[in-house]
Amino acid sequence: MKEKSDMDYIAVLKAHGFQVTYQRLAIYRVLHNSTGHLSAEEIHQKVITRFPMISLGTVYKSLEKFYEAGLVQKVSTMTDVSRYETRVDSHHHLFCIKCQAIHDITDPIGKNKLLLPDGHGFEVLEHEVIVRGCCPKCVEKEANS
Amino acid sequence: MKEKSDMDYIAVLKAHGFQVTYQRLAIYRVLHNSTGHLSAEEIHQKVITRFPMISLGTVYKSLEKFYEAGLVQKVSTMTDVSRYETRVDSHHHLFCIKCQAIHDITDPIGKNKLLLPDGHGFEVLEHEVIVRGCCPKCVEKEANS
DNA sequence: ATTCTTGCAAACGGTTTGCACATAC
DNA sequence: GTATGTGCAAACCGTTTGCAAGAAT
Repeated sequence: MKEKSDMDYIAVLKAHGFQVTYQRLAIYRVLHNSTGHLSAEEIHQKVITRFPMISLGTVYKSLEKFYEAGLVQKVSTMTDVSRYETRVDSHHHLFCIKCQAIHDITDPIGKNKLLLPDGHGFEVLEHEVIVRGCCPKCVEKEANS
Repeated sequence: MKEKSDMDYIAVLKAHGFQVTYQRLAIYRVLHNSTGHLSAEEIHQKVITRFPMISLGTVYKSLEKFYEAGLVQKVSTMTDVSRYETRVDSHHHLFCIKCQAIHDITDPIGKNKLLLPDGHGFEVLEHEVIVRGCCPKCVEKEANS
């Protein structure tokens, strides 16, 4: 993934109606340059290596704003804290119950069509398939022990 | 649903290797006689109407034990607290983002077969489809406003 | 100039933990 | 008698909130 310039990030933030601050720029940059799923704490750790004065509170506030605006996706692990990623297209997640890793499922699940039984009267806005199990690494570790 | 006797609950608890206490009996009874998805707090509220001396801490400890033993299912809503239900067969959930109601999806989704793309090397233990949207009541309310 | 954002720290709330006492087996 | 469970309260920890100072527009 080619690293974008600040100009690009500024454009994105402005396009979403945000006031542009260097804090948000830094947070969004970190998030955008990470392929993984970062917690607020982790994002803060990465951000302060370049801007030591940014507070954790600001990270939380920014993430919540980004999330509301649909700029980032928020993933719940149930056993862990909220994690964020910049992918906002519909996709699903694999949780490793051993190492807690989260993997995206990029490819469609069941043609990526949710086949909801009729008669619920439920207006579906979004759906997420959460798969719990063991990632390849942990399966291998298990085998060697 | 016909209410079971304490005898039945005792048998279940023993079958799962639990020491039988009136606290656990009360907690499991409440859980089993509720069709909905109750939080620890709600369970405690119901339990103390009959046994005022049972503490919230005990409810948490018992629920966690039940969960570990596979006696109850734990459901994460991401925006809310953990909720529990006695259904432990594989099924999915509809979350209403308006009234926070949780509905079970009893009928199969896509034949209840998870069609995972190959090549992940991920050993699937369980999966859950979380659907967020509006329940029929809230859709109707929306229409009348 | 005004509105929005930051930093700081305190508060919050669900959950967990430690420990002395009580109960199940 | 021994292991396990309970009650209580404090601790925990991720997250939110209030507010005064600062920055963006």
